Amino acid sequence: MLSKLNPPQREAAMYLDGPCLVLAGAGSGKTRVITSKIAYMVRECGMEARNIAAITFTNKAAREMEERVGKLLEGGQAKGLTVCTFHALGVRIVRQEAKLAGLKPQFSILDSSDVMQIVADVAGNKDKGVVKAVQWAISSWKNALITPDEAVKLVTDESTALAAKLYPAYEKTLRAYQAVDFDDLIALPVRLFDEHPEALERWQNRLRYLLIDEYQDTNGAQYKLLKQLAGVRGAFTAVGDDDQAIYAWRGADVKNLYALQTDYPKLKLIKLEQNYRSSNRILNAANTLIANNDKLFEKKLWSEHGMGEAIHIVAARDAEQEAEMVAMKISSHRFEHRANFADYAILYRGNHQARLFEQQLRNHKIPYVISGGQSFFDRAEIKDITSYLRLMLNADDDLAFIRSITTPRRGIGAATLEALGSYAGQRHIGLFTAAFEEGAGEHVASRQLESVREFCNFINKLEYRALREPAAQVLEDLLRAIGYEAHLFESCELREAESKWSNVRDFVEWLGKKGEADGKNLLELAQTVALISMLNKGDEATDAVQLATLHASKGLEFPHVFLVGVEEGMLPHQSSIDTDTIEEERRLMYVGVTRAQRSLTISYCERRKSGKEIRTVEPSRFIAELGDGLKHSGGKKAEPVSQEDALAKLAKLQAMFSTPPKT
DNA sequence: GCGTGACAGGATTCC
DNA sequence: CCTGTCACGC
Repeated sequence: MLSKLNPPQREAAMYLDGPCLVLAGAGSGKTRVITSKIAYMVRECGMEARNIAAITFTNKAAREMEERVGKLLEGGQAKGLTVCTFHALGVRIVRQEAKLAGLKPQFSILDSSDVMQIVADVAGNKDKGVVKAVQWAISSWKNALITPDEAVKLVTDESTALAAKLYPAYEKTLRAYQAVDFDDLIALPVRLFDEHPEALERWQNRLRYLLIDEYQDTNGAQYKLLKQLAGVRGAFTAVGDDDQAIYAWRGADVKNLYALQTDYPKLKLIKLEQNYRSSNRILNAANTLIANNDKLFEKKLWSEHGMGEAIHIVAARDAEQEAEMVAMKISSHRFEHRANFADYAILYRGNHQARLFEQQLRNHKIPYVISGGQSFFDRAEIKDITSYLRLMLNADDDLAFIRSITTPRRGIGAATLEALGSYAGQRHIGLFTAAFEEGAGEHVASRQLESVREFCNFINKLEYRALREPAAQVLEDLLRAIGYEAHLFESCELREAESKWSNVRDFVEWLGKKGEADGKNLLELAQTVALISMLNKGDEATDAVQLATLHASKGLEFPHVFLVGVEEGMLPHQSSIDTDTIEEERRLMYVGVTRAQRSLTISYCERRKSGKEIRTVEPSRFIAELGDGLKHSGGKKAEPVSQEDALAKLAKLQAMFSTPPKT
């Protein structure tokens, strides 16, 4: 179990005498260390799996880790092991301790669009810029565990002043809805543990050893939660890489990495610098690039692999040509090297960049999948369905009420809801409750009120059945009753509707199976749905080029990587240039570069559309920072990349390989 | 007055 | 892809 580890990895896996920080460079086998350590604790040290928790930042990472631990442990050994995201752990704590947190156990979890809506409501202002600024300020305060009272003292400018003024009203609204936002999932447990030591003790007893992945991405609240749970013994291992800290914008603070040393003077520091992923050419470029950042921990990646291929830098005329070129390069490279489509990844800064590449890949008949991006549960069609579940579970959830009563349309619109809302507001009750009160008739026209009540009765009946009948059956009936399939096909293009409907089918099937497996009814399932991942039914089974944002690519690796749109203004992003946060952008570039195993192609456009005008853009400063060992091509002078030439070359190659490449 | 669908234009990054 | 605006029908 430990024999496959190198000396520092083994040391990290076996060290249990106190708090431990593993500085794990990209591709240095950190997941292997965490999973081996869990196996070591269970198999060699007699610890019970149920007393160990491994915390990750993404569901994907949690799933992967669970899978890999499963392989190292036998039969029932892994039973009760906690492998989840910080937020999922938070949900568990708040749900179990709901009473202490002043919530009912069926509280709703709001996503960012719900939150924006509430902020807009309490602000009485729909201006997106204002709403975003307020939401951001409140979120940062929550991430730093700052209460509304304290926030007032921290006002720095107009926008934070407004945020501080609205913060109490925002919190009040959440409580009225019996709802929490994402930040609450961390902040509430922390406050709860502060105020109720006996609850903290319960959880310390349950989770006696913690392993934290991607520690550089923790925010203040998460770090505090870790400190609380780990207690004075400091029973934890944190694994992280300060060079891959790319989430400062959502409250993460690399300083938490350094703070460990002062907060735990006995902290054991272990560095993993041997890379098992990339060629030395790629590692050298990555090292050279990241040396431009100020750092506290020095780290230099090396590997036993050879130098490998040169890194290609390619200039494209514009974004269309860039996408076309990448598609062609993948096509021909795949023939030449008899590789799989899945060996290629296209990485970019922003989601919207994917579109052109999708188009071109389709043109070239290259299969692709977009990983990351929106989570399954953020998709409109899934949110439509879950809003019904949320409402059944929690009649105070006005946002779920509004979404479900208006999707599909049933003749109730903004005006009716506003009228009902103003009455509910006066009475300090939820919309659902308000609809059944006599007084509502004074605000809402009787015809509209009738349809609102009809809707509420429908929900009540459904809830009654949801408690008694199998989940899948109730869901099927719900979909039929609201005519959701027809709604999709009426409101979307055929292809889009088909894909959405198939997502809904997947969702129903998954929930039904889960209900049977866990013996839970629909409402019990709905409670956990918001944070569970059901992705990856078979994405590894299909051979397809991977498209991902740089953020979503963290933790992944690919034989051949195309890093696209590497221009000033894109990477580094313009807003980061404006706010002087270039270092994080450089780390983003670093993450991209270190995803590559064998070949790396970096491309940029010479011109890019922005609005109506076409502007000339500069290649990113980061390209120059990669050092030498780069091979420039493309552009006007070097190597013509006309479509005809490339297609001719491709045709020739295809003729040479009369047999299709192995898959 | 209210509810709905069509269309264009602008887009950081995500639990 | 999501939002804001506009025109249309009840």
